[in-house]
Amino acid sequence: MESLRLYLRSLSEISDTSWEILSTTLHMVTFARTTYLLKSGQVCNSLFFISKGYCRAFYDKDGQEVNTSFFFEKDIATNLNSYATDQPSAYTIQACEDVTTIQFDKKKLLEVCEQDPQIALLGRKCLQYIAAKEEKHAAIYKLMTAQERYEYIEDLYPHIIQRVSLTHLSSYLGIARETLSRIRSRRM
Amino acid sequence: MESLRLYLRSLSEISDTSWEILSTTLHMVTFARTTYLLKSGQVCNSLFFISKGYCRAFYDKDGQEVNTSFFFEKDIATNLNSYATDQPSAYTIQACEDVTTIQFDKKKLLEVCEQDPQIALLGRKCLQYIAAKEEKHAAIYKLMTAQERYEYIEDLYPHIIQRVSLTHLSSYLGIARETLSRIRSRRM
DNA sequence: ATCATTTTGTGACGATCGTCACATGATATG
DNA sequence: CATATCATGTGACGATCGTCACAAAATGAT
Repeated sequence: MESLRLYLRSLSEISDTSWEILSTTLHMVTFARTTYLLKSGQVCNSLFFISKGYCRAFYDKDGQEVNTSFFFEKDIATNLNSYATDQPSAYTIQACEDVTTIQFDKKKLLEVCEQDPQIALLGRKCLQYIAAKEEKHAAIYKLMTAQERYEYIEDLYPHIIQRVSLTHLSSYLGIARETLSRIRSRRM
Repeated sequence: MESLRLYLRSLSEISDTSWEILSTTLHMVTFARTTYLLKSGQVCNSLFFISKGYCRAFYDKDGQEVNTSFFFEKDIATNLNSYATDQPSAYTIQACEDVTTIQFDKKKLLEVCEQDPQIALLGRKCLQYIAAKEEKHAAIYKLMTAQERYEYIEDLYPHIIQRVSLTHLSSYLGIARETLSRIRSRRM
């Protein structure tokens, strides 16, 4: 819980009373490795703050799993599209290690946002950061080659390279498994 | 103004009083073709609801302009990253036609959000939709070939194909101008 | 420890796409 | 109307990447 409070503070001020109100809506939830935080077809009704472990979001493209994002400690895992529109999620979110999360329930969160403008402000900030992350990620596919994309991730998000398997990383970068393997062997 | 009100209504309820409060913070602003809504290096302090015309967002990659998104009627043009963090924008937003916008000023918007939870809710919904749009766009670069990406845009966002020039569209799709030209000629 | 299963590495080959060059067509401006 | 400027089409060629096939290594289960 403390890590979440620190994270929220980094976004904006949060008074003790606001924090207490918010706390009542939170639940600690754990997921064993390979289990699902969200399955495709379900509506996403939660934000999961990751306190330990990491997850991946993927969708199925003609029988192949394509990874779209990874969520590590201090990230918020969710499918914004489904969360925002109440439509079934096209993505599945799966725990890649044993994962500990703090779950925000959408309905309860909405209620406390109505009560407390400070919490509402925090909510908006969170969303902005999630959206900004997507924006950045989309940009790397334009005018970067496979190798440049790898190096970009290596520079800015080295933890992804360190913790994610080659197979999962390759579809995230939009390249074949074999190509990623060759990029790696080339640079040693 | 009426088109904005209809758009906001499609996101969530908005009472007459909320709308009046919000209205006082809005400004109609027009941009002539080729002028800028936002220049890279500036901090983005506005959301622009596009009521007429369209814009493009691009960044400079080694002297080349790379288009990252297009904003048409009823879209909200902004750089969320800069808007959220107050950091200088890496992108430029330019009017591709004579453009009429309704400008939300960030500071004033924040003030009315504190006053009126209904407006705050709308703000969050807007952000969610913008973020969801980014999320979708990022996904098309994974496991889609150049041609598949073109066909995807053709199916889901035909207005982009119709109104955006081949040169601008190609960098948006992450392919060479010549390749896009060949994709088009192939399919007739 | 052994075997099964999954993940990663590597070679060969072909398809796709980017680059360079230049031609053609469209649009704008005086 | 003439000309300059910009956008688009097209050919040739090479680099990159994906695919298929299989080997090697790592991981997990009994």
